[in-house]
Amino acid sequence: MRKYLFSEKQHSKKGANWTYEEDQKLIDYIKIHGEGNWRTLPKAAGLQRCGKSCRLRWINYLKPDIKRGNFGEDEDDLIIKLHALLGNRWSLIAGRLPGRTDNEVKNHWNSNLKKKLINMGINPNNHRVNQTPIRPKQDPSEEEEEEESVNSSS
DNA sequence: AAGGCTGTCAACCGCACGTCT
DNA sequence: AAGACGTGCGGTTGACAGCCT
Repeated sequence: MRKYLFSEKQHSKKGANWTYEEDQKLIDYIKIHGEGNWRTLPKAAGLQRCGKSCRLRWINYLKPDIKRGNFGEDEDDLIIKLHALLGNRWSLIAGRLPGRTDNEVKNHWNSNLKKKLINMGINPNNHRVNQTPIRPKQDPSEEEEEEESVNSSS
């Protein structure tokens, strides 16, 4: 878990990590008034953030029913299956995984599952088994050529 | 020990869509 | 019908931590 930071960036708030105080303000406000009205919420809650940021922070991090921690094997399998069916519809995929958010699923896919599929010889874009076996890359230019051939074949 | 590299994840941005007037 | 506004979604970025050399 990342620590709360106090950088110069926080003067403008944009791009700055949320502080404990900001989180508390948001939680308290939503406890009382409920979700919604994201445009007016920051001002009403005394936050120097845009509504979008508040919504994202709540949905991805502060919501009480969020399940945090590692994805299990069964969750991985489910995500792979759902991605094959739905494509990059992360919110739909996350909807099938209780306690998981679209952002979390998307990050997990990009950092873990994509590689997992590639190692298994499966194209993560179309979930088709590659004809040619995976071999270690020797020359960076080979990678570009491979990419081009994938693009041209789709 | 230190500097570079890579992986992870929170957060932002831009666009699309739905609703309201 | 169409423009304004609010919200949701997916792609991308940036910062940090840990590993490697």
